[in-house]
Amino acid sequence: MPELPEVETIVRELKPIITGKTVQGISIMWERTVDANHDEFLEKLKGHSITSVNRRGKYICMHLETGDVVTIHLRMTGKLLFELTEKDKTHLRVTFTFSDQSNLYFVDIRKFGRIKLWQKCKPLLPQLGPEPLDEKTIHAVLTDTRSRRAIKTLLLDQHVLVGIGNIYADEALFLAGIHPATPAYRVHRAGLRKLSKRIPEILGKAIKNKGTTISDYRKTDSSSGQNQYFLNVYGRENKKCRSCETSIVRITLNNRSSYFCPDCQRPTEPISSV
DNA sequence: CCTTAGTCCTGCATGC
DNA sequence: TGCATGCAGGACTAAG
Repeated sequence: MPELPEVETIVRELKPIITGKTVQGISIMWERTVDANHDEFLEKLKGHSITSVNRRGKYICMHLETGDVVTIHLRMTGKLLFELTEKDKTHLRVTFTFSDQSNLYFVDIRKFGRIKLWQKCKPLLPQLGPEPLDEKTIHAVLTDTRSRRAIKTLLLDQHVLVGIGNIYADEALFLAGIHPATPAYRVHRAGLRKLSKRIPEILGKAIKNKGTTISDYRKTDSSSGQNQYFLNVYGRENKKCRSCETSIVRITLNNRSSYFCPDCQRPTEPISSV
């Protein structure tokens, strides 16, 4: 599933190719993918050029010359491709055609991905928390949020911090030595510091590796990322911890899998009453 | 404030 | 082999 590093990789590839292009037409094969009135969507895009492309959390943002913005969220299986294979054609949901006759394809097996239009005057993605790219920001957010919620739940909450999903949350907690179910307010100061430091490191490394391909994530040329070879815990149930050789365990937290090393990530001991 | 369950979907793994 | 079942999950919503 595309998280911040995967989306960032895609945006970096899109940027030099589609910036400056003019949208000539849009073909919608699966209606619900475009979360907007279709006529209005078409009208607001057609004939207008893309002035810039950037990322906000897990969203790809295409800015139009009009000031309107198109956001694309890939959810689990969404892909943006410049070329289609035969198999991709089955899952083609939306095609953007530019005035130079080039195409950008939105392919999405599970149909969870969404494309949305944000009018110039309205705030863009107002519900999102800050980007998790510097230690200070993360530390401030996590120390402010003296929550009893599990620390992993907080990391996944896009109102708290954006861009972190199941893979990088588990990886960050492993490197910080924190059990994923630890109530946030009980994570020790040293643990919070470590976590705040590790998150940008992990995300930066994953961007360098062009993202983690486990099943569906692909770059715009259909090739895979390389970060999956460097994961410590995610998807490694019953395999040996790379640090201590204990078997990695999978638990369910908030209805989703969490992988961790029971030896490197011990639960915080309850505050012993005197 | 918080958690849980349901929704959207398809491909793949599992079981008989 | 074939068919049924169930599971995975990001963001959102409703209910408790």
